[in-house]
Amino acid sequence: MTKEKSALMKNIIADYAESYSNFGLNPLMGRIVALLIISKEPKSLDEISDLLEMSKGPISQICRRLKDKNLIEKEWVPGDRKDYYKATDDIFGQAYINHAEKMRKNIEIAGKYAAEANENGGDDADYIIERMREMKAFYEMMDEFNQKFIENWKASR
Amino acid sequence: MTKEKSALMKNIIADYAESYSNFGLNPLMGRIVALLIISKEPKSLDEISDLLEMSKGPISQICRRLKDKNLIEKEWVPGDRKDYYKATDDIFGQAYINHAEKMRKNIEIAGKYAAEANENGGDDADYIIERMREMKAFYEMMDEFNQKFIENWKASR
DNA sequence: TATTTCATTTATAAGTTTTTAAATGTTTGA
DNA sequence: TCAAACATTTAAAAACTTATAAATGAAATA
Repeated sequence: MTKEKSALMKNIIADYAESYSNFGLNPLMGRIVALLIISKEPKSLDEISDLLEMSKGPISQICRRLKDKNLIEKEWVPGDRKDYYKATDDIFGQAYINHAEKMRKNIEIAGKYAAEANENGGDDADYIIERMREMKAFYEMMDEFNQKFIENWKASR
Repeated sequence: MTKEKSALMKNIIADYAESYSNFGLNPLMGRIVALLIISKEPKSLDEISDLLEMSKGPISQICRRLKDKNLIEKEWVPGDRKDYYKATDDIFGQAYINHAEKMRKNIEIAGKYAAEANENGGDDADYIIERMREMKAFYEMMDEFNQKFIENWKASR
């Protein structure tokens, strides 16, 4: 019983899949997120499976991961045992919070290697220290901006 | 004639590979970028191939792509026919410029579908229009911040 | 022009990720 | 407790990405 998707929906879903893939995420994540963003009513795994025309296994897994990332959430429907999913209220902001977290890792990485190169003191240690400090400064400034942006976005809604 | 890499170099290279992969880029890009960031002197394809212990084919291809993205550049060495590559001066800033460009695409996507849903006018068109406008607003604000950040970073160097 | 020294392309192989389909768990209600 | 209605896991297949090694192409020099 395959439900129809409009050409519009199909295209949005395809573009999200590509975009998610471009940012290093599973394209199925993008498809599910797109479907739920443009759906007024929450959708069950079976409905998602039906609309995306693929088996339920990976949809179940990816939905759990999306829930862990706070991009989607379950909605309880009284008298129904199925799980119904919908996009979280500020899904765009949340997606960026997750992304900012990934970027923040670079601060740690740079700091770690600046320190290691400092202790180690090999041939080119001085140059490596300098570059790692530059990297650290960059991502620290980046992180400040990210926090500011997230704050502003939340305020603007 | 395999050249030695210090444990420090190895670890930096491995972390960059992982980080690039996490952001949806080829991990070899990360390895080459890391190597050139921490190298004072420009490196030929043969040297990169030697240091990364892999064949030259993909290194040639990825170096071209990195050059197209303005992350690395060729340096001419008089009396030598080889291509020597080094990281561009503001490689971190440039990497972010590229990244911001990827994000900017989402403005177009959202705008396109908001318009399409508007013309189309299917059942759930109103809801889709609303969500696409929200998406557009988000990425427009994002882009403003990105531009401001890039400006600030350049000014701070 | 022929040879050498490079970079680049290509066919193939290896590795990784994603998907399917089927089996297994788990919860609810009769 | 049993059956029904779900979600989840798993093994195998398919699709995709990355790497190798060899061939090709291009440019410089003798």
